[in-house]
Order: sequence, then C-alpha cells, then structure tokens
Amino acid sequence: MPELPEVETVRRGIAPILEGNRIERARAFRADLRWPFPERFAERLTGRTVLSLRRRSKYILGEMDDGHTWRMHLGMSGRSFVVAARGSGLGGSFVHEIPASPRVDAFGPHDHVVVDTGAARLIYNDARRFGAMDLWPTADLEGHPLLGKLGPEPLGNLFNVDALSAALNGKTASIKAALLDQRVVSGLGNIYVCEALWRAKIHPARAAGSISRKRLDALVRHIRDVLAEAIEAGGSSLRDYRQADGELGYFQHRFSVYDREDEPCTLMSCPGVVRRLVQSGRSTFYCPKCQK
DNA sequence: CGATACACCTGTGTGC
DNA sequence: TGCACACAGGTGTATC
Repeated sequence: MPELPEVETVRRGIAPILEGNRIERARAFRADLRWPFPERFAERLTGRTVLSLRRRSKYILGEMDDGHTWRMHLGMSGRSFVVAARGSGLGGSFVHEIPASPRVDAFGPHDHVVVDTGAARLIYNDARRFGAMDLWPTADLEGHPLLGKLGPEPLGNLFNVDALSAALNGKTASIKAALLDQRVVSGLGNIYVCEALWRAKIHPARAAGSISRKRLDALVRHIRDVLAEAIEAGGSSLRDYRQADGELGYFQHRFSVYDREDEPCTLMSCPGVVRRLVQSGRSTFYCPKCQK
C-alpha cells in the first residue's frame, strides 16, 4: 500500500516523537512480521535514542545512538501511529489513547510493535504483515541485502533522463513493470506509476527500452511532480493507509486514472475512457486514447 | 542474466 | 443471509 509519498508522510509524522527522545520501553507482541524480528529486538530498542529518522525508497530508517539503524517497511497494510500521551500536545485524532495503566490487552488487533518515548507512544499496526523491521549496522547500510540494490531516489539529483535511459536500455519488459522495479528507480508503486505514465502519455504496455529520450525526459519530470504533489497532499488513502496522526491522505481525490476504470479520461478534450489491464498480476489503469 | 509466476496474509466488496 | 471468489499502496523467491 504505502508508496514513497505515504512513507514520507508517515516519516514526517513520527519524527517528532522519535528524534532525540530516549525509547523508554519497546514491545513486540509477536516474533515476526514478514520475517522474524532480530534476536532480542524489543530489548535492543529499549534505552536507545533515535538520532535521526530518514527515508530511503519505501523504507523508514532510524539511526540510533548505538551504531545501528532501525529499518522499517510498511508492506501493503502497515500503519505507524503516533498516540499522544495525555497533555503532551503531540499526536492527533486517532482513536487510540494511552491508558492510565498500560496493559498488553489494551491494544487493538494487529498492533504488533509498541514504542514508548517520554512524550508519546508509537504503534505499528499491520493486518497483512507484509511489513518488516530489523536492525543493521549504520556504517554498512549499503551492504544490507535489501537496501543495497535500490535504484536512485526519484526526487533526488541522481534520478534524471540519463540514469533512466541507461536503466531501461535494452529492456523488453513493459514500462509499467520496469518502473515498479525498485532497481530502476526506488519508491514508486502501482498508483504513482499509473499516474506518471498517464501524465507522460505513455502506454503502460510499451517495451521499456523502446521509448525515446525526449519522452523519458518528460516521464522523469512527471514522476517527480506527481510524487511531490502526493506528499503535499499527505499521500493517498484507499483502504488501510493513514497519516501518523490518524488522518486520511487526500491525493486519492486527484487521481487521473488509478482506480477509475470506466470513468472518463480527465484530460480536457480527451474523449477516452479509463481502462484496466492486468500486468504481471497487478491492475494497471490507463487511457487508451491519449497514452500511446 | 531477464522476464514472469507465485508466495506470503488478512480484510473487504461483489455476485450468486 | 451465507458463501465463494476476486482483489488490495509490496516484493522476495522460484522457475523458465
């Protein structure tokens, strides 16, 4: 579920309670999410301070004061909530509230990890458990088996027409599949690939290696634009996703094609109707009239 | 190596 | 109402 804009929104929401605040207590209510947690995971978080909370692709990375980085991925249904302690002035509208005497059974279904700092509580909730967390030496993050293979950040300087061109050169897979490949560019998912391809007027089934440099240049710009606009809107809420304070994101109201099958193309003067096709098992939404 | 299929897991909406 | 089935913001792994 969460793509780059949702992950960045969550990061911004939880940074104020984690950065610079000692973790008084951390608890994990099960042994794994997608994979087992590290040995003594909760104990290793307890007493630590997160010096900075950053994002790389769809990962949230908390650099801790013991030389390790706390790596978090929200998978499809992961949510990270800030729950305000009474009187702290932090947090927001979400229904959770810290009980006067916290008990394990005070938490809701699928609340898997709970972290308390002096000021507030962070709850990681994930119904499908495709999310993940681990601890990795900060000095060797590039050596992490999952972080090391990631392509450039789409909002960073390393992502440009030269890089995209080189990454797509010779590829016979569709441009849709190529943009979902996190080695090509990292952070895009199903929503924003569909939206960016519509903006660039590129048909999602086109062979990735067959697209002109000029069109790739436009694609780079549209990818940046749509991500930036979505971050601005607090991400897109379809089912599970919430901002860290429990609020919905708002970008779903501005979708041009995603989840709009059979509705009219939003391009002024385009008579097209949005169609859905399935590529590598996932829905693609596009306008057959204006995407070629 | 590249491209595709399948797997993981739970919740929700749809049609019969 | 109940039930089967499709489908969901991701991505590692197996398979050709």
